[in-house]
Amino acid sequence: MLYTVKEVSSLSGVTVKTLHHYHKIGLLPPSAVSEAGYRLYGMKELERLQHILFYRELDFPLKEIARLLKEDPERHSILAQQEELLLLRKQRLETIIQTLRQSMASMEKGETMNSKDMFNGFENAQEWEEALEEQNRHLKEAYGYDMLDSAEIDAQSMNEQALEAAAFMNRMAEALRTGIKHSDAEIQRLIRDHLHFMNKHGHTVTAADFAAQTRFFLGDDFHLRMLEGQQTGLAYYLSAAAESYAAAEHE
Amino acid sequence: MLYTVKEVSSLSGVTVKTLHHYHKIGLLPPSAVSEAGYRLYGMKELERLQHILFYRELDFPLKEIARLLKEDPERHSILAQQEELLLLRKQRLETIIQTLRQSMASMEKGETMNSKDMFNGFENAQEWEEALEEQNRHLKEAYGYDMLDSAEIDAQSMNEQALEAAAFMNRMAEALRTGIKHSDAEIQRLIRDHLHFMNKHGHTVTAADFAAQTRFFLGDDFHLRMLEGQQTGLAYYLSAAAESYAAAEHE
DNA sequence: TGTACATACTCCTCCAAGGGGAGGGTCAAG
DNA sequence: CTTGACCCTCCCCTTGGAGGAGTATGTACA
Repeated sequence: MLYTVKEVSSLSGVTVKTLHHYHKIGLLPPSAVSEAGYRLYGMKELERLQHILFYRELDFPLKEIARLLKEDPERHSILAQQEELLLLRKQRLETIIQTLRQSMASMEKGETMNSKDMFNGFENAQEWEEALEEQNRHLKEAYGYDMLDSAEIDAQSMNEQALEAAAFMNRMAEALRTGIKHSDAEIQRLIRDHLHFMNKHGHTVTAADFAAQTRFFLGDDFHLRMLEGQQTGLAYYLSAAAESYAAAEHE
Repeated sequence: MLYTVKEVSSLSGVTVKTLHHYHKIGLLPPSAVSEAGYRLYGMKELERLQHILFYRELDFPLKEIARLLKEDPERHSILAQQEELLLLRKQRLETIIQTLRQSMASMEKGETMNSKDMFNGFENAQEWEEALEEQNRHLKEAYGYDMLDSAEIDAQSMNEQALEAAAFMNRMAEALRTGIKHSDAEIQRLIRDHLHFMNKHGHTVTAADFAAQTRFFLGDDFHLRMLEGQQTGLAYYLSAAAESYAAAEHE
């Protein structure tokens, strides 16, 4: 069974242009070329493509990938090395997000993002990063919690209800990440307590209401982005859990 | 006090080439140009450069930076937008790191990082039978029925099916990560094609069947772990999407 | 004033990883 | 036999500069 570029493209998700490119640079030559010059790919090529895509996800340059696919050994050390790089990048990203949040917060308070404070004449990116890291450390000490972990939470501006909601969401997100089923007793208990809290604070919310609400989130840009921003899949997990809770209550 | 390119370069850490570039694209024109064509920068330009470097650290494209520096207002919304992008990137990075760890772990156990683990692409009937046997054992234990009896194994077509399934799952996972709604037309089309493919390969699967199947996954350890292992939240997203598809078809 | 040497300029090409489109050939169905 | 979907090659464009060729200018020292 041989596949044309279009077929490979829709099987793998890469564009036809990319296949052309990979052929041109010799990274993925087709197994055959027809009379008319059509590229034809077999199973082996599809598999190779999967490997290529894997490494590409890890941000290896294509040349590196070609090398990796040639010499199998010592792959482990390269991967380990790559992990370090990725961790570094993640850290840097977190710092940057932090700074961004800071400047947004100060803008909200009407302060101009004043260059005197923020741009104290740093010479290069290196110093920049160090400075930002310092700022982050300061926040941690000053407020006693790690902003990176409780990313969405600005404790000061938050009233009790928001805090409860945030805590609830955090636990739901954690449950999702750790593979706890949406129908698990713990989750059901979590929802029950959450609804209980809501009802004690002037919101009349039945289990069915809650299920409907969470289902509504799935179609609403604002809420969907908010939830998914906290944890990929959270909106869907939440909805499934709420529905399960409502169904159980109905019995 | 006016500075030449070299001086600005060593003050700020950017290269002379970069200053040329920023001049050419109009991002940072010098305050004056000498008789001989030398670029001369004043304090204002140095400050502007600091701002540029700040945004560059946040990975804004230069065009965006130019826009930001022109119109100060609405800066907040742009920053907020940027925050979302960064969060997305962070999440993606986390997924990647996890994948990396997994494959490193499996390599340590002496397994080759084979396509079986990563891409569900099996090479031959042998491997297929092994894999199916494993799954079959699970099904038999858990639900008390046998599956190998009923299905003839044809490696060729199974490979195709596995490939299609993997491609489908990949795209679903990607859609989840990038925030595409479960009810989005693209997702619905994806499911339609997937079911179409299944039906062409001897599996009679209606939309309702598929929805039921994916809902079943949520309660089944084996499938849940498999899906969530690929992408956190995928099982729930898949179920929501399948249900939405079945509902739409019903109209 | 001559001579080094550093620094400046413009213009050109190149990098990764493809994207976009022109212009033209091929394939299968109706 | 035509239509529409698909395929090909060829060439230019993108980002954010890096590198170099060839040439002009600024400055320091003898």
